[in-house]
Amino acid sequence: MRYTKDHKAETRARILKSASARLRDRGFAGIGVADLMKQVGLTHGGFYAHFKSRDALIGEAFREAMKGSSARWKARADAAPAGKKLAAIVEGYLTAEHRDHVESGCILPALGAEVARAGAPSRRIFAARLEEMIATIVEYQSGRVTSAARERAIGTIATMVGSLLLARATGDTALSAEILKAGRSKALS
Amino acid sequence: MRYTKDHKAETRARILKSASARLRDRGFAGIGVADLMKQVGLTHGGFYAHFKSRDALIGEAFREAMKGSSARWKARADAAPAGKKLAAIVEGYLTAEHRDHVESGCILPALGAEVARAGAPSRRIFAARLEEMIATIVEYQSGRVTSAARERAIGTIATMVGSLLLARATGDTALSAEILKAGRSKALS
DNA sequence: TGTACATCAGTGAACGCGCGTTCACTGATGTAC
DNA sequence: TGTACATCAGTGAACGCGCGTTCACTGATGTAC
Repeated sequence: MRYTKDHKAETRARILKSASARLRDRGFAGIGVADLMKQVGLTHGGFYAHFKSRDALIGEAFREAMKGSSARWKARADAAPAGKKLAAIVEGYLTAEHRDHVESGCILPALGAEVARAGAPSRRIFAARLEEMIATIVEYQSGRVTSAARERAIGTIATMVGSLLLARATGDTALSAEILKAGRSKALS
Repeated sequence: MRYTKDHKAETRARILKSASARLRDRGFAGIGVADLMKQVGLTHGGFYAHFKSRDALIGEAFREAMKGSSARWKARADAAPAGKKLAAIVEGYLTAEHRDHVESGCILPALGAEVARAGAPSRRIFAARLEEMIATIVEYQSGRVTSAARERAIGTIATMVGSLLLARATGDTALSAEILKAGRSKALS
């Protein structure tokens, strides 16, 4: 069959989007070519018309998954009244909803440990996105922009990421809920 | 050859220890039977005299890797003077040394994301160890043991774990050092 | 003390399965005439 | 307007490699006599 002008680009985008979700959900080892194509409604052979190899896909999916994290934070902060912007970010992050939806959530707790094992290129992409997030927190934090403010922002992010990681590892339990609560309080302290 | 009485048990322990290190270093997918046996100085066929399957080994290695984390914290705290016990734990944890040695370090940041994907048994083991750590922090924290103390302890651990995770993902860089520093400060705040 | 046998941790070839990758083919539609 | 051809996203069989697992075998030493 012949397709509309940018049909191929759309298929490629669908594969990437699916891979980006799967990456967070199951990690680097959890992405299989046949499995992924099936999820998109295609057969595995067609994959190579879109990507050079599984590795190339993973690289792009990783970059794709890295997008938008700080954009989401900004959106939440902008919707909140002055003085409650940082709280809006933290409280939007440390929820049961976010804990239970790794596939559409923040990539830091989902893939941080694997990035540590990955090569320098992945680590640089990770670091660049983290810098964006730091800048976002610094912006919405109360107080002047000083080096102490940057340090505080990094501490806040570390607390958010650690809390979500632990809450996810403990599943949907009372302890998990405690962790989210403690994390919200600690992140904003 | 015939061996000493508990030679087999010793070999088994060596396999387990090696697997426990590899687990933290490379994750669940990073453990291969042949690879692991080679590291221990044996050939892959002998593996099944010690473990029923690769999965069984992973289960035991995970339990093994979970051991001793809170014991290390207690040792550090006991060696520190009164009033500096919590600081000793936090400052011993958030170091470049710990960041660069995943294989012998804390399992929380190394495997948290994978535990979240694992089954209920692994999550329960994880939760049990985390409870031990919380109890340890509560014990060495200043102030009375109240529910607020527990919440503070959880926040401290989340900050420690998140900081180490981010510091590892950013490798040996200036940002990584900043994260460790910010984490120490935030954890103790 | 010496000899034959039993034991059993470890060896390494072989097997089968899953998965990434290749490739000849399909078939619907746009284009040339 | 109708017909023949070109295009190309997607198909699915096939291949090869890595890895978990099995199994017949080895060979050093303890034990029985």
